[in-house]
Amino acid sequence: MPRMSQDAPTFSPLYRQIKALITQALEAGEWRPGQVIPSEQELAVRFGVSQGTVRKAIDEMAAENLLVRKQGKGTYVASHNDPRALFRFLRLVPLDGDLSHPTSVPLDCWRAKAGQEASRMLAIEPGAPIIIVRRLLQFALKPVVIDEIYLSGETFQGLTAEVLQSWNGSLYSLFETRFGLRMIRAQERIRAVAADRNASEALKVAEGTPLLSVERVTYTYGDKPVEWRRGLYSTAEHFYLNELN
Amino acid sequence: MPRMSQDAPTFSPLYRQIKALITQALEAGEWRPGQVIPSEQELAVRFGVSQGTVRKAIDEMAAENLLVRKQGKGTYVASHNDPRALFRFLRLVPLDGDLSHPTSVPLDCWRAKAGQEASRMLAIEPGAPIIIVRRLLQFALKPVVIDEIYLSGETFQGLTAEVLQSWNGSLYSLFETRFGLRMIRAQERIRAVAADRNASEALKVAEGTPLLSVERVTYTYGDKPVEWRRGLYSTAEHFYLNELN
DNA sequence: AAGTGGTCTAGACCACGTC
DNA sequence: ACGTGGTCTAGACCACTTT
Repeated sequence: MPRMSQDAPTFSPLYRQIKALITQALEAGEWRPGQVIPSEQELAVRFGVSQGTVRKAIDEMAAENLLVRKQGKGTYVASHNDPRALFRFLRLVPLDGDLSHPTSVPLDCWRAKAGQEASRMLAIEPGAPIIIVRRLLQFALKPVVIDEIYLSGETFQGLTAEVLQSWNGSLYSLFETRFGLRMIRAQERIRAVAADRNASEALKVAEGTPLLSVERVTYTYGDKPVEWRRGLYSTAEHFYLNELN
Repeated sequence: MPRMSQDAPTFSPLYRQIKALITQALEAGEWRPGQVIPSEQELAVRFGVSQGTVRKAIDEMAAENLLVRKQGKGTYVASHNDPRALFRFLRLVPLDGDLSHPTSVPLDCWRAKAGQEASRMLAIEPGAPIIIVRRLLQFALKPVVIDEIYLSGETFQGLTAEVLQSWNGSLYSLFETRFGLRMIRAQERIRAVAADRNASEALKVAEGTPLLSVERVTYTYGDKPVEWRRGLYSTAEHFYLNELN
C-alpha cells in the first residue's frame, strides 16, 4: 500500500492520484472510446492499491461522463458514438414533445487565420491556421440552428467539406473517430439577438426575429479548448432546456 | 444488519432507504436549514446500519445540494441564506467580469385565480388562489431582469407587498425562512422574444429589442412544483452562462 | 460456473476544527 | 484531547452478464 505524497501542502488523496493515472491512460489512447477498460481488480493490482480505492476513482470519472459503468459487463470509455451522448451538449427541445433526431447539414468549410477572438477562445497564436465550418441543424427537415464553428487547423488537419458531407453522425463523434479528440465538457454563453440577413435566410425567418445566440467553448482533457462555435437558434418551435440542481 | 426488502422487483439498496429516511426527517423539519445534522456515527446507530452506509446516503444528498459537509465540523442542512447559494439558480453574468450582487426590487404583488397555464405548472386546481409578484432585478443599479412570479396562494399565505419590501435577501431565502419551503431544483425553458411595451419600459430598452425569455418551474421535496416564473433578461451587458458536463 | 460491477461491513488512520 | 468528516483497506456477499 503505497502512501505516495500525502503530506505536502498540495495534498491529494490516493484515489485522486489513481484518477489522474487512469485519465492519463485514457488520454494516451490506451483504451479507445466504446471499449472496456480493465476490471477494478486488475487496475487495483496494477496501481498497487485496494479495489475500493480504484472504485472511488472510477466513481468520480463516471460522474464526469468520462467512463460508463455496466454492471456485470465492465467499465467502458464514454463515446460520442453512443446515441445517448447526443443530447448531452444539445439542450434544444421541440415545444411539442416530438423527439425526432436532428440532422446536421454542412453548408461550408474553409480555412483562415485566427483573429483576436478565435485565438483567445482556442488558446492558439493569433494568425495560426483555423478551420471554419458553417452548418445547419434540422429537426424534422425544418431549419432550427445555424452554427459557425471554429477549429484549430493544427489539430484538425484533413478536415474538409467532403469529410463532413460523408459523415453520418454527430460532429463530436466525427472528431472522436477521425481525429481522436474527445469532447469532455463545454461552456455556453447565451444572449438574445436579432436575426441578420444571413441568419434569416438560413433559418427561414423574418429579418430581425429574436434568436438565441449560443456561444460554446468545448474542452478536451486537461481543460484544453478545442472548439469555439456560435449558434443562432430559432425558438419559434423549440426551446433551450436547462436543469438547475 | 437489517437486510430490509432486498429481493423484490423494486429493489433498492440500503443506503437509498437511509437516504429516504434522512430526506423525510429533513422534510418534517427535524433539522432546519443552516443547522448541523447528527454525526454519521449517530445516524448509523439510529438507523441500525454501518457508518459507511450512512456515509454513502449523505454523499448522494450532498451531491444534490441538500446537505453540505464540512470536515471537522459536521454535516449541515443546505440553506438559501448561504450567500453561495445565490448563483445556484441565477445563471446571469456581466459581460465584463464585474461580480456585484444583484438587487431585487419588488414592483407589485397581487392575488388572482389560477388559469390554465398556472394550474398546470403549479399542479393546483384551476381557479385556486394564486399570488403574482412582479419584480425587477438590478445589477449595479441597472435593470437587467423583469420577473413575473406565480405562487400557490395556499402555501404562501401572508405574502404581501410589505413582506417583500422589508426583506433583505433573495426570494428563496424568504420562502425558506418565512414559509419553510426549500427550493431543491428547477427547470428552465429559454427562448428569444422581442421586448413588448411593458418590458421595454422596465428594462429601459427599445421596444422590439431581443430579450431572453426564461420560464422556470421550481420544485421542493418530492418533485412538488411550488413556483412558476417567467423572466425577461436584457442581454445587452449580461449573458446566461451554462456549464455542460 | 466464472467474472464484472454494486453493496455492506468493520476497523484503522488522516485532516480539520474546537475546546 | 476529542469529535467530525475524509481516506484506505480487506473481506463478504449480492446482482447482472456471459460462457
